[in-house]
Amino acid sequence: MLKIGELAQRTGISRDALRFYEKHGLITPTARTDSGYRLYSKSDVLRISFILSAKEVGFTLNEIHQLLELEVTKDKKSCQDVKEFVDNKIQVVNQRLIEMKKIKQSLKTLSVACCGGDEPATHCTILGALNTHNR
Amino acid sequence: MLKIGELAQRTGISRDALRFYEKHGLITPTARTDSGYRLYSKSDVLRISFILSAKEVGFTLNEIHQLLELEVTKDKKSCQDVKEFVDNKIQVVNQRLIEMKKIKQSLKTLSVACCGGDEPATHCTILGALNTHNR
DNA sequence: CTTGACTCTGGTCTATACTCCAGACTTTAT
DNA sequence: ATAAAGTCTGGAGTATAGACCAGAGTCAAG
Repeated sequence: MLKIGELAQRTGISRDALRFYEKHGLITPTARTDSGYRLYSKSDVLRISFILSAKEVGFTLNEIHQLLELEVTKDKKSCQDVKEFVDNKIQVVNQRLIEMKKIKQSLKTLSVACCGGDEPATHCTILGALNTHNR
Repeated sequence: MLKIGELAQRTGISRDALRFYEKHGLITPTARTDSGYRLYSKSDVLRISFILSAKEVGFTLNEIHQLLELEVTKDKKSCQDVKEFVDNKIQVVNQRLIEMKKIKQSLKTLSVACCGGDEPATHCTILGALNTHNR
């Protein structure tokens, strides 16, 4: 079991942020010491790393909260609702993937073609590079 | 030339946001009417759509500002600096792409395998789905 | 058994990215 | 010609995601 400072170090996230996530229902320490110190287990570490991934991907803490809450217990919860929510998120992710690839391509054009080469000057701004690939 | 309301409609972004972007140097209307109304041209529309893409990808307005300012004029500006900045952004985008694909896969697992199938219940949370693919 | 490092709660403060007025002027439609 | 709709500037307000601080308790080492 890790204390909050140790977890902070392992995950690269501040103590304050961890407490902030807790306050907003994203994590709960597996246990507490008698004196009230938070104690985190391995699964808490996993949870944190999911949160970090999801943040990187552009989900808000609120959305991440919803994702973590999802539990398809098949029988009791309306599976259709969950599916709808998740499929919607997949759409969002797909859209972001597309945008991301476009911008990456533009950045590459900017990096490769404009430095030292004898490319026309029109490629040498982000917008120029972007346009080049849009046509 | 478009007035701000028309541009707002075409880009799906609010008037206020447009003025906000202007205040922060991300766009400048191509012209103004005698009475001071902003007038936007086609290239302004392109610029906006770049801003939207970049936002979607997770860049802050500040970073987007920097990207838009980039102009590799070869001779006069230190090309190396620009290249460094851009290559750094490419790294960031690549990392996000990886995270995004992981999460997408988890979401798909959740969507497909957990609804109606007879998958074991361990797949039926985001964390379960994620773990499945991490192993 | 004290000192320094760590943790607790609770509260204030900050940056980002807007949104929402207010009061005044302009344009458009009837 | 007038009303409705749109625009202007400037400023206040809001949501998100924390950072930072105070005062008090806790733990580990010498």
